[in-house]
Amino acid sequence: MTQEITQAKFLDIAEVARLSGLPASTLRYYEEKGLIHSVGRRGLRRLFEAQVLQHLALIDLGRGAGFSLDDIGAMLTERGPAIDRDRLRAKADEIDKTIQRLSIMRDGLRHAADCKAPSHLACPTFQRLLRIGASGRLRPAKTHGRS
Amino acid sequence: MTQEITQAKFLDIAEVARLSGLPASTLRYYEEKGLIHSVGRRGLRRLFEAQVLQHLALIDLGRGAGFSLDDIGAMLTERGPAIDRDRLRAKADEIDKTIQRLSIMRDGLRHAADCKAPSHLACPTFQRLLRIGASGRLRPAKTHGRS
DNA sequence: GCTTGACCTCAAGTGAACTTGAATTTGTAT
DNA sequence: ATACAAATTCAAGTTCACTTGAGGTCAAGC
Repeated sequence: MTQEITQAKFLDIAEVARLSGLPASTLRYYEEKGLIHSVGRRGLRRLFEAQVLQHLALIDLGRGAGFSLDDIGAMLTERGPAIDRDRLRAKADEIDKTIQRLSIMRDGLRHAADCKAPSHLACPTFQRLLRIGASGRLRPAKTHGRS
Repeated sequence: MTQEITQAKFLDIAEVARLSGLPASTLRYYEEKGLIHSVGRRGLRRLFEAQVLQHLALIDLGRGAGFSLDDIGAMLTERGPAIDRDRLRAKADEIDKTIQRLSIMRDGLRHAADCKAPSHLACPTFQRLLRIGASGRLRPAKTHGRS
């Protein structure tokens, strides 16, 4: 009763795929990019620590927030000289701006859904929202969407 | 004093580019995709109504909110049987969810910037944020990022 | 009337983030 | 021992949102 479960505490790629909802190809891709790490193999199959699921949750969160995989990689690296705390704070500030833009967008859409004006663009309320949202600079800094 | 300014109220592509900060190539691309419309030509040059600037501001807002150009096109189309108000409301709800995710991300980053734990993943506060953010479904519906 | 510069079209290229396919390897079940 | 399902690698393909380049055209200035 000692050796049949030699590495039972590790998850193989299929389990990680099932638990995370991500296709195995994506997991391999993430590993190749250095975003996650496998701890060994059983035959050909990669084995992961259970921790990888939290790692993936974090990646997913970051993606949902509009970060590139490279950005995310930079943020969750636990090695390197030191985690760049200023960078993290700057990212947080960026997200704050995005949230404000999103709020405007959401309000604009909700208004548009009820507005009687023939075209959204013709609606003064919508235009006001627009003006607030994009006041001045249309392309100030490349938000955080793309590199 | 009547004909020298025949179409003076229209903007040519260079002016739109200058005023919006977008390269002309992008404006042509947007027109090709049906997101904006030119109203004619002066020689080869496209002419736009001044309104196009608000249109572009709206597109920029939508892009910043993570919508695809196709999504945006669907939202700001003023033609078709009728504007799909339910679709707009659904989009607004989606944005609300995204805002919540972003807020978690932002808080997580701010925390990480100050946290003393050796690895962010080892930090219990961060893990709790993670759990809230990705509770259950990692890839429930494909947020609004891609089609 | 001829040059020039900014715009035109159309095709192809780019980078990010994956996905797909072919050929191969391997643990498990029979 | 053999078959089988599932994972592996590696290269190439896909989508999105543009950009770049080649070759052509036109309004305006000299």
